[in-house]
Amino acid sequence: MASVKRKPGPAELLVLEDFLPYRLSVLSNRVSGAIAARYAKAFALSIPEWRVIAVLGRRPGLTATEVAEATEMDKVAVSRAVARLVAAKRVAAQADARDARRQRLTLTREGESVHARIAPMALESEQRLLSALTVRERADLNALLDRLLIAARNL
Amino acid sequence: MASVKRKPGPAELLVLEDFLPYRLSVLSNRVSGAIAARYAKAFALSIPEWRVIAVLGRRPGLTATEVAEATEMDKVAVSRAVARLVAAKRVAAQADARDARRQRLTLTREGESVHARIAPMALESEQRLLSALTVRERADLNALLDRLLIAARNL
DNA sequence: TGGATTTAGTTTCATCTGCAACCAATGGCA
DNA sequence: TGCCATTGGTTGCAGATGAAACTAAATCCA
Repeated sequence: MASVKRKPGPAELLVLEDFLPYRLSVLSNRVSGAIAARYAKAFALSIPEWRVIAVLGRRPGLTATEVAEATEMDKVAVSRAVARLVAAKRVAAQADARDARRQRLTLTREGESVHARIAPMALESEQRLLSALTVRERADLNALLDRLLIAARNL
Repeated sequence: MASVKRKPGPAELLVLEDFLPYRLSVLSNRVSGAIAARYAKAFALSIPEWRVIAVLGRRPGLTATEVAEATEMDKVAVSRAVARLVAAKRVAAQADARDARRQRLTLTREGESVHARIAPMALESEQRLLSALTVRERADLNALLDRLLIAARNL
């Protein structure tokens, strides 16, 4: 009530550089950008395509819808990524016997090869980033991210 | 050497859901998406526009290039966001007296008003997200993000 | 059965994005 | 001074993106 300081107002409180959503966006862009640049050049692969390959590498036979769920991409993005990968003979699609609408997706031999070569690159980049943290801090980070991911889902 | 288990191979090691760049991307998208949805509806404002307003609110008189540095957006994005904001009479641009190429950017009264109304909304969303964490954890998170942001810059 | 509803996936369209080319003003320097 | 390189900012174009409409197949249920 007796405060003589100039009124704070909302502007004072919101500092973009300290704003968590902004910081997350910058970090994510830097990381994804750096990694994507590496394999975009080496393999002519976009981020959506790379995600599809990553998930099919571990879980062959998923349908496009399942891939969309697993990667949190929307189905249009998956549809297009799959179309490009099929055109490039990196992914094979065969209709499900029971449901002709579904396409069972698998990596071709070529797709497997891409996967086998990119995965180590990606993991190496991740390690490079994580090398800024101690083992303990990495565990803390993962725990925090788990909780933030859940909280963010309910925003 | 005597291992009988099937060979691990790179595929086994890369689990998309545990891959830090992927997790950051999902988290950032969820958070930004949720917040952007709120003010996009309320104020017809895109994320780039909102960032420009946020930074000009605290630091009036920046040039477009300076805004680009402050927001980590590229100059094309800033140029277009500023053009829209000027058209909407939310930002005023006046040529720098010393250098006719530069535009000194400031919020108009209308722009200030938008800023004053959005900032609390944004901060409230941030708080909602952070309410999943203890005060101590928030500090840890920020420290970790600081270091990751630096590490990511040198990727 | 046979329509009405739901689901899988694609296409369309309108918008967004970013690189590269560009224009204009400035600064460097011979 | 006058030319060249640099910088601030915009524009053109080509590819990416997402919502909504659409096609086709499967399921529901009277």
